[in-house]
Amino acid sequence: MKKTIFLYGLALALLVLIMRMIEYRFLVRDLTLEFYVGTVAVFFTALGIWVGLRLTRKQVVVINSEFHFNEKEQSQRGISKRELEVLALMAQGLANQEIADKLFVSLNTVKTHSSNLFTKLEVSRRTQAIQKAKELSLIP
Amino acid sequence: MKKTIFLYGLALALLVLIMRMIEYRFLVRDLTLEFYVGTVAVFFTALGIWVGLRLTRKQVVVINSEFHFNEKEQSQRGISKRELEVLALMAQGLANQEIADKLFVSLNTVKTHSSNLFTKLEVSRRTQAIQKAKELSLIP
DNA sequence: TTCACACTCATACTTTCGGGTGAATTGAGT
DNA sequence: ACTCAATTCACCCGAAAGTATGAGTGTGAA
Repeated sequence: MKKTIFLYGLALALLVLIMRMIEYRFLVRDLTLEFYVGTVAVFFTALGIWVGLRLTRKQVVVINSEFHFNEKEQSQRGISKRELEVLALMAQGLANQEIADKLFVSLNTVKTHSSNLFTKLEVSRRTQAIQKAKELSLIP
Repeated sequence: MKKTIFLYGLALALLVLIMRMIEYRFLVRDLTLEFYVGTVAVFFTALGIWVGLRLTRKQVVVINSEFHFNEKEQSQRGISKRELEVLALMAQGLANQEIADKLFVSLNTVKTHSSNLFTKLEVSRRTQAIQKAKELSLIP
């Protein structure tokens, strides 16, 4: 946002310069007032559109891809960090053994985590866990 | 989009009117050229921002809510309707037995469908199938 | 220090999944 | 009538997933 304001100010400064140049030509070459104003109008319309896009781009990003982790659900259900890691990998379609390899723990450990996770999420299968976790914003 | 163009044209017409009025005042009350140009600049900046917002708003809506079923993928991979039904229920976190009950078929049938589905989706686990199906827009 | 808790792992057992094979039925198109 | 794809179901087997229980370790708080 600060960048936007800065760039906007810069554009304004630039405009003053251009204005002076046009004004000079206006006096010398006798261009019409309409042409002068038209140029300014086009320039500022473009500038405005650019600013408008800048302003909304962030919103677009926010709505589409940004993920807000739901800490309340995590603490209320007493879900630990390790369990969340298992959950995330689970959501990527990995098998328990693959998760175990990625986390450098044994298969049994992953089973324990996932089992506790299911209890805390009140589900009984990994597919349901993934669904519920998404609903609760525990994973993107 | 047509509306936007129309409104833009209307705004331009309005601008011409305003320009004439300002020009009149300019001649009569002896306003400076800078003030004149500044007004036009502000006006068009606002207009540009407005247009910019208009242009992006639609994108946001489209990206967020609409789901377009991908018929090409379905036919190219030779996925049948029944298999899609199984897939949909699978994505809801249901077990094979539960899917069998919902579709009034035997567990073995569901197994056959899901097995064929995995082959067609080039995956080996149901969690991966759900993921891939979403990527391919076969399910929302 | 003691206590709680997260993390780790193991063993044993049950259930669910997934692969492979084969087969009967049906409906649509040739 | 014949073919072909879709759908249905069965049986077997091994792998993966999930449940239950117990237990060792480390960390941070009381």
